[in-house]
Amino acid sequence: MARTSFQGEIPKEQIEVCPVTDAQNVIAGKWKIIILWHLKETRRFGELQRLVPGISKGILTSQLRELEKDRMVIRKVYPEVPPKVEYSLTEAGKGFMPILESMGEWSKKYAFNRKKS
Amino acid sequence: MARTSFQGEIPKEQIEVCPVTDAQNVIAGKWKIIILWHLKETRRFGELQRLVPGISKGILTSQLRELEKDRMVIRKVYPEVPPKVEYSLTEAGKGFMPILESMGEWSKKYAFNRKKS
DNA sequence: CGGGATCCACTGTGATACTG
DNA sequence: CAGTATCACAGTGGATCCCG
Repeated sequence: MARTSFQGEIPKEQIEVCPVTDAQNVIAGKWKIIILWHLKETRRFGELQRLVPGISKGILTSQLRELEKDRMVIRKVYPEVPPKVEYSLTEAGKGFMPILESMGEWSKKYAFNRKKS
Repeated sequence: MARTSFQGEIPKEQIEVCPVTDAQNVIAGKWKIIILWHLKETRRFGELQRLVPGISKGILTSQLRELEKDRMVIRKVYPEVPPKVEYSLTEAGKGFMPILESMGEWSKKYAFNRKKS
């Protein structure tokens, strides 16, 4: 192996690995970026469920777990009865907010209001 | 139906509809943002296939079709033999590039190099 | 209240073979 | 070269029920 050249090869672009792959990974998931958007403020679990229309508890839980695993959100449990759990952004999560805002601006600008048909 | 108020309701946040939904729709798809990234320059079909490691022709085609439908990319066919097809960004697609660059910066900054486990 | 566990349906993805 | 068609499969998402 360790070929360094062959016909039809793309010389340098291949090396410039696409840097958005990590982000792609983090936001993969139907609700991830919507959840992150609402987490610009600290939210309780039930709040999130109401804020994200159409999501079920199970899915919300799993998406939050994944975001936690990806170090985007922090889960804080208050040992009370009834339980109270608050979700907030990590530094990485906060660092992602400008991207979400840009996406919002972009959506408005180009008026993408079409369904997946 | 047509309820307008009930207990536990969230009063105003519900109205502030999350504006990233449209973008979510457009970038939904495992390869979409990676493809868009590489389309910062006009590319031919085969080029894209080489630039995006691991994607198959069929999937690349379908993702490009969807991006076309979402008016993110332009498909230009040169009536030659052998066929030559070039893909480039629309205005909306170009407007999306800053977001991709931000995502690249973000990835670098927070060093998300973890697999999906 | 905020989950976890399970089961199921669907959609997206991936591989392969064929075409103009 | 740049597709299209078909099929198989895996992962995701969604509903329901149970739990601390």
